[in-house]
Amino acid sequence: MDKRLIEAVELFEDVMVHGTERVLKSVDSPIWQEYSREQLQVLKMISKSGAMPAGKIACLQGVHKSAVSSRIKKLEEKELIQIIKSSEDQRTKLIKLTKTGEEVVRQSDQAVYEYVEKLFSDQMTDDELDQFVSTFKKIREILKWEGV
Amino acid sequence: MDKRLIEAVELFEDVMVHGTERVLKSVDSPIWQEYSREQLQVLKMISKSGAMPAGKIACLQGVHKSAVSSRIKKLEEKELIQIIKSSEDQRTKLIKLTKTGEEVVRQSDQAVYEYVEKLFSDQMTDDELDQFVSTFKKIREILKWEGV
DNA sequence: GTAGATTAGTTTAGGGGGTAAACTAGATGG
DNA sequence: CCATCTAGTTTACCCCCTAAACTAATCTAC
Repeated sequence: MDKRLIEAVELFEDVMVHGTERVLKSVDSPIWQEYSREQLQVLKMISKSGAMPAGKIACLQGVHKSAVSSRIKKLEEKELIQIIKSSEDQRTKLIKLTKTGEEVVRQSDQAVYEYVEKLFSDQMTDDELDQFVSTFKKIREILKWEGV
Repeated sequence: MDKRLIEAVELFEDVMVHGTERVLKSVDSPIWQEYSREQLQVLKMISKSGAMPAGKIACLQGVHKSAVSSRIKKLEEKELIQIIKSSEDQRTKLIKLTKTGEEVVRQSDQAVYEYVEKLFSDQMTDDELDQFVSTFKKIREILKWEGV
């Protein structure tokens, strides 16, 4: 049992499992108060990859289709998305961002950027930032889930 | 606007915000099916720091006291914790692990260890592991919440 | 000492997240 | 044409969370 590995596991657990929750609570943009993380994630995915059916969202978020069903209903009520019946297959519903939805994504990105920038730029040296980038790239690769 | 910083923010968001969820779903120990993350976190905290009052748990978890109130009720029903009235202050309830609770913590730790080990040891070189440890130490320090 | 304020924890209402299973309605294919 | 498959919805039930109202114990200050 590698001693460094034990340390790594503990760090992983601390930072990833427990730390992330605290971070998310600290991002205090009005956007993050108003919409849930999962809702913003849906918007972000669509913004990145374009309109997609509900089933694909469920798959990407890794949750049951019924969870997505209620989620998109809420997002539609908030007028952040628009549901379009596919012309090929009448069963599938293509989820598209509205103008408002696009704006929300922009604001959310902005909030995250400002938060992390504040966190990092004061407290990280140039070298540490380089190391951060290469380590996190590696982790993303290891976890290899397709880009949200 | 530092280009590397933008990359760092994106990585941070991908890995921390969205990646953690996926990781947690992949840890498929029966323990993680049976008890929620928050419940296990309570057990872990007590196991690390010893018996503590409900209020302190709420504070450490960063949630409302009412959330903890219902949580410890569930944990008591499952016989993982034991609630002891403090002798000094009749209002406070000291939360202590039972033998079963200790065992659950042990098993949860084991599950996480095995999962992360499997993830890392195959896919990380020695140098990368070193870099991981130093980067994550830095992040933990920056986020500086006291050790769960 | 006793009244008022504070503190620890509970309860309830309401809203987020999730699943599984039953269901509707289109698509497909023997 | 009818059985089967598939996309999405609904329902019942679980966990998470908060805010606000509540109980009960402890302080504090007159």
